[in-house]
Amino acid sequence: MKMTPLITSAVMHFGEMGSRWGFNRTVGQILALIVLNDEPISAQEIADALNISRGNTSMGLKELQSWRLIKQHLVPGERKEFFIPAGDIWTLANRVFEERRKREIDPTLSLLRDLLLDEPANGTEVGAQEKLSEIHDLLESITAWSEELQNLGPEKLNTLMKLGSGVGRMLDLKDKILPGKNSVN
Amino acid sequence: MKMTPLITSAVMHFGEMGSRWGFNRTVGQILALIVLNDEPISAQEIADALNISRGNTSMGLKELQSWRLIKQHLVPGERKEFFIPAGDIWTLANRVFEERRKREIDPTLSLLRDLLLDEPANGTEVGAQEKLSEIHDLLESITAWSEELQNLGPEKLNTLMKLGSGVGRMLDLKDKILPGKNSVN
DNA sequence: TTAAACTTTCAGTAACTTCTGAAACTTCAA
DNA sequence: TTGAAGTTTCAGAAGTTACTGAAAGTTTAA
Repeated sequence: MKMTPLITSAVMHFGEMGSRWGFNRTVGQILALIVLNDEPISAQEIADALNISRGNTSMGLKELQSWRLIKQHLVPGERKEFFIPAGDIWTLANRVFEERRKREIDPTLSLLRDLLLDEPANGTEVGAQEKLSEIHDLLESITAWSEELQNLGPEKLNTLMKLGSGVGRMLDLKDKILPGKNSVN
Repeated sequence: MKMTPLITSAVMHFGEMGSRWGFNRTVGQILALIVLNDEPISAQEIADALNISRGNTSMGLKELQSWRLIKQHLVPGERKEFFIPAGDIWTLANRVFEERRKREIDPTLSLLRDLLLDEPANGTEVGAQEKLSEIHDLLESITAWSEELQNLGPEKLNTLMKLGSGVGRMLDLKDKILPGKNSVN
């Protein structure tokens, strides 16, 4: 395993950012290493390249598999396991979004649903429930929307993103182009 | 300060989720309390309601102000400061997104730009740079896109979100409805 | 100009998270 | 069936982050 200066910088940076992205330092480093390597790479090579313990490496690989960001790659005739990214960059980014949605939004949505079922006990609670209901609706929209975007697939998503301010104009025209039965309200 | 069971549940939950949303437990609790209270609330009331030290409360309030999620509300004739949310739920959600983008995406974008300026030293680096460039483009799209969405404003954003799978159909038609000079490619 | 009412800062401690390395486990070839 | 080559688990050490409470700072009214 090489680790040229360029790759080292990138790997170290992904380590630092790891915790902000939802995993820890070594998990971030391992992911960067696997993504940037054209070759499949073994757990031992990862541990050596990053100078981390074999145990920590194993935990990290398990974590990345649970996020579905990497997958095993069995080399015929080799006993040990090699690892490669679970897809292209778009796929990986999608998986990160999805996983974070599960951790950051879903639990709150489910609590809010429960809280909104209770009858408000007094005036204070009426006001609070209104706020909670707004938050609930917002989170539901975000969830529905992010599922929608995933279904679009990379190419259309790219078209949409590049559309930029055109989106606003398109929305103004939507009722003209989408027949009534498809309109939302 | 009351803290009915409903409000207590919500506040505690926002505390638990706080760390996943980019701030810590008490900061999450303080935010929930301020948002759910119809009345402006003072630092001392917050400390009492949440059973946390006055010092911690002060830190938390400062943090929330740096995120632009709450603002001070001066009551005439009262010496102490009261706090209220910095806007409606949509505004608050936007601020959280924006702040997180700054922390989670911008630093990586700037590193990637630097790394892509270097000439690749060998074959390994050529491959790695291609990957880094893909990541760079993706992050730029996300950034541009999220700025775009903020400019749309809440109502249009809502229309767009509710449009659901209609988005795909609209994209198919976009060249017909947006004149050539506006098309992206 | 003083002192009362409040806010902020910060050193030290408590709580939590990550990492190591040794032991336990698994798989396979001989 | 043994043991060599590998993987996983986990208790405790190291590192990190959050919290308290006391001291310092600020503002205002008298």
